[in-house]
Amino acid sequence: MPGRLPASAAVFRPVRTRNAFEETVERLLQAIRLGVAAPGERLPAERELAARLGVSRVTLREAIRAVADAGYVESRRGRYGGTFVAEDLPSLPRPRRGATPTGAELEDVLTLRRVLESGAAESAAARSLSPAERQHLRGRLTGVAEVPRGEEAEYRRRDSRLHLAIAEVTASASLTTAVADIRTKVNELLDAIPLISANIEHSNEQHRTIVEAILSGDAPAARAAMDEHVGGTAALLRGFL
Amino acid sequence: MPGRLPASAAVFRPVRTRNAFEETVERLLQAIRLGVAAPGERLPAERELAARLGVSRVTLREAIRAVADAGYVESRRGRYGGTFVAEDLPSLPRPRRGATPTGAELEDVLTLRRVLESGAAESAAARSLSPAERQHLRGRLTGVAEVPRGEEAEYRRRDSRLHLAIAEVTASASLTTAVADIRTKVNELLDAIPLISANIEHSNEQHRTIVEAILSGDAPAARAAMDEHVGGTAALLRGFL
DNA sequence: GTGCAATGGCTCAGGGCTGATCCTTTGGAG
DNA sequence: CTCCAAAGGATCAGCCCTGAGCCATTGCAC
Repeated sequence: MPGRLPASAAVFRPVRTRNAFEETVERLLQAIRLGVAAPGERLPAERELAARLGVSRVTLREAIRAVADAGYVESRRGRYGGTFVAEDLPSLPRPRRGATPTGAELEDVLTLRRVLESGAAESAAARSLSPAERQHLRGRLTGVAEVPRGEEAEYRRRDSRLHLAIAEVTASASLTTAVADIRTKVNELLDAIPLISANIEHSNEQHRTIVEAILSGDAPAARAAMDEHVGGTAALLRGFL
Repeated sequence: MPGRLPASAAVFRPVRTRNAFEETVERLLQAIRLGVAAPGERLPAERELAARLGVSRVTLREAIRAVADAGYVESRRGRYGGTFVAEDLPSLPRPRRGATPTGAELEDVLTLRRVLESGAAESAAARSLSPAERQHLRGRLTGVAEVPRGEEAEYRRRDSRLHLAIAEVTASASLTTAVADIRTKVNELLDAIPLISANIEHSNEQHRTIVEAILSGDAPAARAAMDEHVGGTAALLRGFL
């Protein structure tokens, strides 16, 4: 019978985890934390954003209000107005929501993360990229490398943005979505541990290797490089949690 | 600005695609089509299922009603009653909803599918499986192999169930969920093309290779075998669509 | 300077969904 | 035979959310 097996849990999982308001808040924060909306940038206009998110303008506005109250965005009225990401983002007002994740939860995230990100790197390398795509990748790579020391939050955003860019150049929208989601979860885990500058330099080295492999169309190398990269993060997280 | 880039589309994608009723119907059908709920089996009681799906009993009942009207399930009252999957399932009353998918949509699904399923096979092989898990895998493998000729729908369900079992033994709930979802999409594509018996035998061969690699803990071999397997399906689909 | 288009701010009727409660049916336990 | 627990069947008040509309503000184009 379809009792409590994992497959049953997967199919009969909740249809709606949060309500529309909460989901919308999460999305806005996700956009900011993944660097998809960078500090100072303008979000799409409310009417458009509401349509894209599939929620009513009322609900979106409530969510924006909440995110604005927390200091992440700021709204300006009038033509050429809009909702802008704050230049100085709040520094992790995350009060360790819930206890540290259980070992199983951690492994769950890390497993999916490895599958998705290594798969994305391989898939990206297997395609023949357009000049625009190649430039996009290179741009994100230098973007991460250029972050000055101490700017940990900015580093994390650009790091996320590079990983997202790799998923983007696979040309698979659903893979990109999946990577964005798992990346959000990984970031939440990373926020709980200190960021060591030696790790950053090592990461940048690995980023370069990964992007080079993708750009040269070497799929196995891209996978291997990404595997090593996410393996490092996994070891770090397992150590601290 | 966060304009129309893929990453932006991923983060600002709709929060709620369908309404609760439609989502619930989809889940019930997914359970049946993936073989998670086999013909003749009883679904969880309404009160429990509603809780698991995170919808009200009213909504769940409406969904069950719809699925029952379509001939997929049957409800019986009284103690030891319940909602049972029909012994004889309707044969694809799917009237080609929408035109055939565009090339990009097809590639999107196939890309994510390859990433997830090959990654799952590799992850499964990399773990040390418990006796119960090993038996589970073997059972699903023989289950597919035993389907008599002509029972195409049953074959597809058991095939799905095997692929799901591989995801299950990775012990990653979110990977299992992701595989279940992509498998549902793949099945929809497969329903549009004829099932050739030569392909079935070839598939069974590949299934055996995959499971053997997983059981012997050979992660690279498991990935390679799954890669080849999903590659075959991909070629088939590209040819027909 | 004036007009105006684009944007955020606000309100309200109504539909969808929930959560609670009670009813009805059924078949095994005693 | 009777009881009753477990399951489906049904109803209703009320909240969440939508969709539509209108208002207020702003700064460029002319």
